[in-house]
Amino acid sequence: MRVFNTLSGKKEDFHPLEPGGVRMYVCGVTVYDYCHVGHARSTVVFDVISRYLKYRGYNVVMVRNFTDIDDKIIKRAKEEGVSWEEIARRYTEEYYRDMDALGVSRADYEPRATEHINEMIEMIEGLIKKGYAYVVDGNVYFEVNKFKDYGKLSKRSKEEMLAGARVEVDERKKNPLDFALWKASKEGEPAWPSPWGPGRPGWHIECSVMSMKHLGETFDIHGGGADLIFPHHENEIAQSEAYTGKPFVRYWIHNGFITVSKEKMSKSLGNFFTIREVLKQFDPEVLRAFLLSTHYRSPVEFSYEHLLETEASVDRFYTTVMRTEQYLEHIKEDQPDTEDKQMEETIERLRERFEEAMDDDFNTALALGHIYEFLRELNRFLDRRPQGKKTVALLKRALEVLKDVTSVLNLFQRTPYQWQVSLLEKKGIGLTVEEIEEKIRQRQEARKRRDWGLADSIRDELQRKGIILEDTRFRTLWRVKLSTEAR
RNA sequence: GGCGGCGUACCCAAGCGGCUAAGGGAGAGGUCUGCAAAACCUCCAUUCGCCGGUUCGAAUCCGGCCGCCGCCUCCA
Repeated sequence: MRVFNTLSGKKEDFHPLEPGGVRMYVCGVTVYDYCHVGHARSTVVFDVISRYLKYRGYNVVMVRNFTDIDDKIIKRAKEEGVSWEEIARRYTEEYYRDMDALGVSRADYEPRATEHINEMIEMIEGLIKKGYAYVVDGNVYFEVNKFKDYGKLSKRSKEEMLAGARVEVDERKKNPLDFALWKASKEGEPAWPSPWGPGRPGWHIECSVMSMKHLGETFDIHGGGADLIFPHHENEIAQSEAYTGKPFVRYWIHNGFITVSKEKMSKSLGNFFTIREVLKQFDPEVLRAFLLSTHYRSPVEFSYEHLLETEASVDRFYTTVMRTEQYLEHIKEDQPDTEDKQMEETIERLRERFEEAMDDDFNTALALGHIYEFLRELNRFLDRRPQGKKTVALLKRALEVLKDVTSVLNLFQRTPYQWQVSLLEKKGIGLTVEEIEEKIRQRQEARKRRDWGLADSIRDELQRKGIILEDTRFRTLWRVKLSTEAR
């Protein structure tokens, strides 16, 4: 297995510290607002990475944190006139609603910063004792000049960073690059007692403390969005390695951004779409598939049109499954088997190709390509109207492998019927399943009488409402009409 | 200004020195069908931003140029 490591800047063979076990930490969100599609990408990407590692037989321990105290939360609370705890509680809940919908599974540990204040104080004291940090007016800063390797992750020297000139001015710091481990609280701000007076932790310290607590001083994978490389992850390395004297993380993995008109989607630019908004019009599976149809390190351009294209792909998957299942209901087992050597091979090759793609730095886009290609081969096989006992086993095997492989992506795990019912709602069709089926019954009557005029008018009527009918040899199926053109 | 990334067909997208440049969407024609739909078949990049170089051989490596983006400040 090959993994791109931000630290080395290249793909490396993946070997966890302990064979058979992987310990990974992923930076979660600051809970002060609804999550947007950018948050969804990071969360889904690392969800898939964790799932694939498990599929590969590793015993994975995954930690994903919540930052539940920070300036943005305090600001939001002030604006709304509620406590910061209320803001954090509310948006943690909303986070779960969105991510559950997207099929993201819970991490083994999901620690919150405020539950680890004591451990943070302990670590900060240790850093002061070792001479890596200093106290000024109730604030504690990490002294960057004391840590030789500072800049090794983001690949820049301290000099270069200072030349960048956009560094904040804070007279109390020895060096503008020094960062806060502990911030003195002002009157009325949330505060915890500490040896340096009432205050709250800086942002970076929480991840060092919580990862160390659950995963040890050195662990395998640390992930997050590429915007965390500097300064967040750089600072985590500095404080952690200064504290323990040991390497902090072996593989740093960072996902690329979601863009809108080529620009990074972000709160500050205001060009973001919340997950909530997207899910009003699209099944969560469409968003998940969309996020996985590009390699995780590449930028993804977000647009309504692209979501429609993904929707068509997901529909194609379920349509093929529906067709296969229906075919299996009517296949004749007592007839001689259809020649099927090619198909047998194709099925087994799907798994190989899937693993090959995922082994190469979690290439979900390639993996999905193989899956869609397989659908074509499966359809082609069905077009030959294969018969016999062995064919039944073969088709069942095809569905099984398909389900198995896609479960790693946590896509396509529902029934085609569930998918269609969901579309009925998302596309605002305004018909119930019962109403559609009643129309189909009426049309079947007309067709029996060879009353094509009536049959066609019923079909046209449904079509106008967004329902497409398919007359198969066995029965009439309905599907929600999809369009890849923007409405 | 410093550092990093990207530029593959109408759109999205894989590709990391060597079979005919994956796959999806759109489009054109065909098979099937009462007619449709779905599915399948055929067509749709002699070419990978541009210009040079290395090599028997490059979309893939090197150099230059053009264009776009990101990080250097909170940010997934």
